[in-house]
Amino acid sequence: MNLIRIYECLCDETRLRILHLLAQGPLCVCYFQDILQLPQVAVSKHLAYLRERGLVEAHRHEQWKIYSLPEPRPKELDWQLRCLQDSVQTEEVFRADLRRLKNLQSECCWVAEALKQTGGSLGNKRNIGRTSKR
Amino acid sequence: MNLIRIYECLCDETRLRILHLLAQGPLCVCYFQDILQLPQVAVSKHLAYLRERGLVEAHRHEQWKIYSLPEPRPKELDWQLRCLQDSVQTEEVFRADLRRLKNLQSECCWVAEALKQTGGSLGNKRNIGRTSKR
DNA sequence: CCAGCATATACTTCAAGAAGAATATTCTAC
DNA sequence: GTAGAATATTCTTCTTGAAGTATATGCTGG
Repeated sequence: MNLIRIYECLCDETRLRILHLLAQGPLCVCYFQDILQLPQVAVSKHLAYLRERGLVEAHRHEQWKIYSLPEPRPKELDWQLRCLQDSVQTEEVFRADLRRLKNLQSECCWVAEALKQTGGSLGNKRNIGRTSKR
Repeated sequence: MNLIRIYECLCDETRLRILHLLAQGPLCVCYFQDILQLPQVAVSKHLAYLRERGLVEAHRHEQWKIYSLPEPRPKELDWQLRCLQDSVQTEEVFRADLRRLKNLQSECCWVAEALKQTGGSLGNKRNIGRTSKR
């Protein structure tokens, strides 16, 4: 049954962290790398796992792949997000993720400003909006 | 983290069925065997799995082991029971379980009557309240 | 104490999935 | 079209757990 496939997604801390972040809004893969502080391959595989089971959606925006929660949200996912929200408030890993997300988002605002000035070219966003690991 | 241990419990249809049944009230192992229509060893192992992770409790009543949901119920479990309740209504496996549970419960009422007459001796309850598989 | 029922544990086999390394694909800018 | 960045896939190794078989434990009634 379908519900079990959902629960299989939730048995892994990395995937819980991903869903927790996506509950705040869409995010691109490289942001996940920075926030989760995990190697690219790990992030990519967990995202693929979630995608195959319909818990996240992806679309391309220029050279980036943006992941988000599916619309409309399956009700089972909705229950789980509520449970996560309720259970995870006190967990340091998840709080730290949110902190890193906020930091990147404030950087992003600055990026957004910069973009207006450069006429919308996102070409070097990767060098502004996030710390390159390589 | 603890939440993941809970989700690991929910990745298996048999365990979901067990929790779904326990949401209706406590039940002894042999009833699970009848309702789930699974071999004793399977039932016993899944119950042990749930017990180790704190999703069910067990106590002995005469020669039977009665399983129930923990009191007080952890809030994470509560969320999951609500989700189950909401998601599983239409699933035939779960509906069939409930039907078999009701049948056994009505037999049980009859057993209760019989017991009053025998002065409370439960010695042959197993031959009345459920169909012996052996 | 012994038989028999109710339940649990140990052991084996098999499949799924997590992590890491290497490599492939896709897009953009020049 | 070539380089380089962003992301995905493939392959290997290791661990967990599901199912089955056999066996053990614990309780009850004689």
